Amino acid sequence: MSTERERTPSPTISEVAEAAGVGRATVARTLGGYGSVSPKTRDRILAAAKELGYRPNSIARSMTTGETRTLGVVLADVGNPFFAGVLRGISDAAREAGYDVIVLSTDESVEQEAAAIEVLVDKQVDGIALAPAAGRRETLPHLDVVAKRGIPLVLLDRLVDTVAADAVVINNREASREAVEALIAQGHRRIGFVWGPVTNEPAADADDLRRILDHALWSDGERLLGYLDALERAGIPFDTSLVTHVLKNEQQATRAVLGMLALSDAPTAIFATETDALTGALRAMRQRGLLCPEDISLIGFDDSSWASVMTPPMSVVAQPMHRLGVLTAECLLARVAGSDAPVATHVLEASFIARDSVAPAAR
Amino acid sequence: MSTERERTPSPTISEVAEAAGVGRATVARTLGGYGSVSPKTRDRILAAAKELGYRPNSIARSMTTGETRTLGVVLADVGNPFFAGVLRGISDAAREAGYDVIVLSTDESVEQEAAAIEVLVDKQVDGIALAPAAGRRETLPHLDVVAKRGIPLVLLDRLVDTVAADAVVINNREASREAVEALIAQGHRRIGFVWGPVTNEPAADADDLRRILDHALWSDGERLLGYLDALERAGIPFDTSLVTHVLKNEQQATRAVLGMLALSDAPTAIFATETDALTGALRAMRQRGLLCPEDISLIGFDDSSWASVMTPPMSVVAQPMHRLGVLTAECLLARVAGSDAPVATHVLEASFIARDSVAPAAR
DNA sequence: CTGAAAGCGCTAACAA
DNA sequence: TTGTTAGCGCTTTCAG
Repeated sequence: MSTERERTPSPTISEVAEAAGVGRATVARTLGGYGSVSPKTRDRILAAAKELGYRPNSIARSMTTGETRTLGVVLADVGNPFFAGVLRGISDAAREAGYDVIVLSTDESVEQEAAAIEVLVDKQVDGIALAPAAGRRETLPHLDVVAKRGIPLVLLDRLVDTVAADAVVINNREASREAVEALIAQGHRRIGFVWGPVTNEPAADADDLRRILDHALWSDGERLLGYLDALERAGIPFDTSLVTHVLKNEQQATRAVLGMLALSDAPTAIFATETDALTGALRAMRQRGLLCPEDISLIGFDDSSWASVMTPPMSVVAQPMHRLGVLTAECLLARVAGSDAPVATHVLEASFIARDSVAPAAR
Repeated sequence: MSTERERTPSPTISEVAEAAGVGRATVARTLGGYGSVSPKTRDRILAAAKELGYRPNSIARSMTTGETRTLGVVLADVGNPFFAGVLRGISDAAREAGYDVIVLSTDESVEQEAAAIEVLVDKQVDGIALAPAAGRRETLPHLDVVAKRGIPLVLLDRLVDTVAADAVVINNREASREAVEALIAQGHRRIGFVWGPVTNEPAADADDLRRILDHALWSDGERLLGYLDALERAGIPFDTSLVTHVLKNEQQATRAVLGMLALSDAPTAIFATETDALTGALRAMRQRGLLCPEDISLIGFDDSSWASVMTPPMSVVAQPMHRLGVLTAECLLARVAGSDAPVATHVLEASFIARDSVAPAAR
């Protein structure tokens, strides 16, 4: 933990200027591609720069220009396939425009989100894409700095209506409704929902649940609303015992589904709104020796190559993850470039992919 | 694309100094936590700083200190679950130490890798973690700059022996050998391998193949070596037609496995060294109406919750992705902190998880 | 078309 | 213990 690494420092603009026998400013103009320089000196400078292996010092540049050509991305978990896919999209679009990306994970914690934002503001990123941590839909005070500093912000995947910023989201509610309707169309009336809001006191009825969801900030909340919509349209009574209320990890999902399965009036179908919820349900069914779709029909969220090679292939609501990322970045970059278009919410469509995990309900 | 955003500029150290009625340096010392300051003025400065909402300008700091507290990570694809998992590990360890992470994907292209490295060097990251693009094991000239500039470098997942840098890898060869031996133990002698090297002229024999692999830089290459080892130990002749030689995407894997299945002496088991290879194999089997493990035994690479809820649950070689990332970051951060320990290669163990996708070979 | 010079906000060496 | 000062490398007026 001690000795110095030898660092051959990168040549500076002054050295290039000296080598080319001109002033610093002329070099800056040439290399920066602005102002005008006579072809002769231009060539001389270019030659000298190449000779010395000159590379502009981006930090010094940022210092004077105030821009870092870096975007910040804050999301729940980079390791999660959904966010990883979105990040890839953001990253691709950013790179295209000559920007790089700093990523921070929050694990759905508001504290970590605040810390992440602070880091990004301090690092002076040119723009921030934020997938807000799940939780209550209250003002996010840590975003005040972002606004005050005039840093462009785009909300990703989750909408916070108290924040006046562009947003890019999925039509979670409608897509979920469609999925549940596909179940209902096959005669299912007892449909389990994984995952509902984490709570000790499950909602008493649909209206109560709607009230809870109204204050939540949360993709699954929208999906639950879609579920409720489908039920309502079909005139199917809402049963609170068919909605999970536990911490969101696969084990809990398994346990919750096991609980539903033990009900005297057990569900004949399950709608799982995340991959973990689906695999948890599958695990529970396996434990009880139940088959899909013979015993229970299943619909999941987020497509993957696994879903389509399962036995049976799983019907899912597929989100355009990459596209979501690309659009987010484009939106953000437009603001960074100075766009003053009115704040807008872009809604991308998730698509229901029907495969073989849904069968008619047994009478 | 025009009007200015109002940016309330962050207060500078001078403003704090003025507000507190002291010199700039005193403020710097107080806020920077070095040198010594009298408790009195210290409090006054802290109060003023808080009052003004002072935040140090990290760019200006980097300008003088030469460090950015940022790490660069270059990998094939952030959207890939394996790399996403590794990135999460790197990110966690980096954050712990007060560092942030810039990620760049290369899609296994050497050109993109070179471009990524250039970007990171220009951005003056304090260290770089690189999962080299698959390809020929030749010197990577774009790494010269990194060495010349004395930027710490850690190789990740793939070993390049021409580069003198720390490395963190998996025991691919041994883990694969074990997996294949598990197949052999069940009486399998015709074992398909997905994925081998992309080539038009498949190797004539095992030695030829070894020679090819010797020049390749590629995790699957090590895995293929492990396969060869297992075959050799068991005295099973190597058959080139059981190794795929196509582009690495799921469709190609499907096609290649379809080809193997059409062989008069078709494989009774398949070892798939990536998730895409496994799902491709499953898809091919499904198309031919073949069942796992009754007709074909299967072993995949990389665990996921999907693998364990499949019918049947898939046996896999599981890599400690998160740990791999953490160790990489720790290793890199130690160098950044100035460690001059001898260059080392850390080998993490992948573990074989036996589930139900392997059955005894039919006689 | 070109050069000189100021200054971005901070750190660090030196004086007081 | 404090303040003064000199840069870090670049961009950007402003003269020439």
